[in-house]
Amino acid sequence: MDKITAPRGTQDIIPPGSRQWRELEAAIGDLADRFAYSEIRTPTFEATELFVRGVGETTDIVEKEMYTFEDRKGRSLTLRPEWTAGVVRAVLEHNLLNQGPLKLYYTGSIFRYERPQKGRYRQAHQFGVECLGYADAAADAEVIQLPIELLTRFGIGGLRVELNSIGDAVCRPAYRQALLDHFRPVADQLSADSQRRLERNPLRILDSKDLRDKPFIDRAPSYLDHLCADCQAHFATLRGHLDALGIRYAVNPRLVRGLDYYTRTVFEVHSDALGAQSTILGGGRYDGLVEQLGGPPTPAVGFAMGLERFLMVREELGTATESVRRGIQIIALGQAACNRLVPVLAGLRRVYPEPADMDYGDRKLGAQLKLADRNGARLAAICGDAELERGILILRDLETKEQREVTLPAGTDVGALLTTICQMAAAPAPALLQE
RNA sequence: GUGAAUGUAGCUCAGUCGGUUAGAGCGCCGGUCUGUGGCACCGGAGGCCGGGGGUUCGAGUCCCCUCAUUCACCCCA
Repeated sequence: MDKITAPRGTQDIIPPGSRQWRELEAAIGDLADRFAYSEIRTPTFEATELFVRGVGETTDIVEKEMYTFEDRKGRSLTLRPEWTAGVVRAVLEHNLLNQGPLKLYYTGSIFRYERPQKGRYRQAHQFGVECLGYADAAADAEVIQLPIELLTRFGIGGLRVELNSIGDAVCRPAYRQALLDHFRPVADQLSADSQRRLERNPLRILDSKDLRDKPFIDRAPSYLDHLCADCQAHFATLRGHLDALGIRYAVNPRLVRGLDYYTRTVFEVHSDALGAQSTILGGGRYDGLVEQLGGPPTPAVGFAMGLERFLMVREELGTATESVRRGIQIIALGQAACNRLVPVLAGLRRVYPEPADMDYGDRKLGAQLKLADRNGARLAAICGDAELERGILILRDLETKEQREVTLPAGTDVGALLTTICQMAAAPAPALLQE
């Protein structure tokens, strides 16, 4: 019988690495809160049609990367390949825009059917925000600032912030025509991919990495020269905000992005620590999407960050925090002590806000201390027959080796024990006790 | 979807020209230390050598197929 393994491109998040995820998710929640974003959770799968209409029929995501299946009634459903379409759907379904601007954030899985490689998985995790209802460039600046704040908080530097504007419905047609005029005469010299893109989505030729395309791309007209007055003003205002916020960035006129819904601002943040998939986060403005999905005309801007990639960069840069000793390991020697300490453990878990654990394996003292050490406990509470007789517990600080005797609590009443534990661990006593 | 590399113990990896009983370090369990962890020393458990077929007296090693992983292309988080 073959061993069953996790499906291709998926990963188990297991200890001790799962701790990094907890830390990251906690920081995300805190930061989103400070920026006044509220959490939204949407279904893991949606009607396939939502992504086709939202993300765009000619995108790689829709053309070849979706996990699509039929349910028992023959409805076509798709595991979300990105969050924005589903969030906008939920916002419209619940009429959340009726109360003015709306700021939402999410964290969770996305699914794309791709060959896995470094920083690319079939199930990945993203943190992102959607800022709905603001046309002003201050919103764009906020949406760029937030993830950079997160990266900074984790000490991650050496990043490249790239920025571009890809115009709006007013100036897009003229620029598209300019691109066609530039590429059509040399179409037969372009890569097969780019020839296909020419008629369907000429903007996408700009981010081709094919060497045959490069000379033509280098000479292609820049959108920045074709922006309409409004788009130009928006871009200038955004740049002013970013400068004022002290965010360093590079304007990259070739930056386009693979999703069809972007207008005006697009941006990406790259790290050299990631290998070929260097994008740690990306986003932009999507002023047409809400309307396209059946809602009122609504300006919007957002970003999405790859959590795997974030953690990979952090790992690479060695900014992960070391774990500190904390909590208590209860060591019972013999059955009588074990019976006596089970309620003590239960009592501690009610009032002591750190990990409290006990080995149920009837191991000798040395082995149990070793276990406590490995578990990263700060204190050990030792009790065998001798201590039972005297009605005490021995508290040992695993770091300083200091030992104290304390009276053995009766049942789950661990108040006095807790005081000593907090003294020894040099931790402030919980409010419960200070009353 | 295309290409390349790699699959040997829980983990990281040796394994010569095909040769007899498959190795190390770390980790795990136990002992030295009848009740005090990290260190040291000693011992032990743990392997269908990814799977299938072939060549051979003999295959972890050579050949074919297959599966998986990794990296890269396309594109993105």
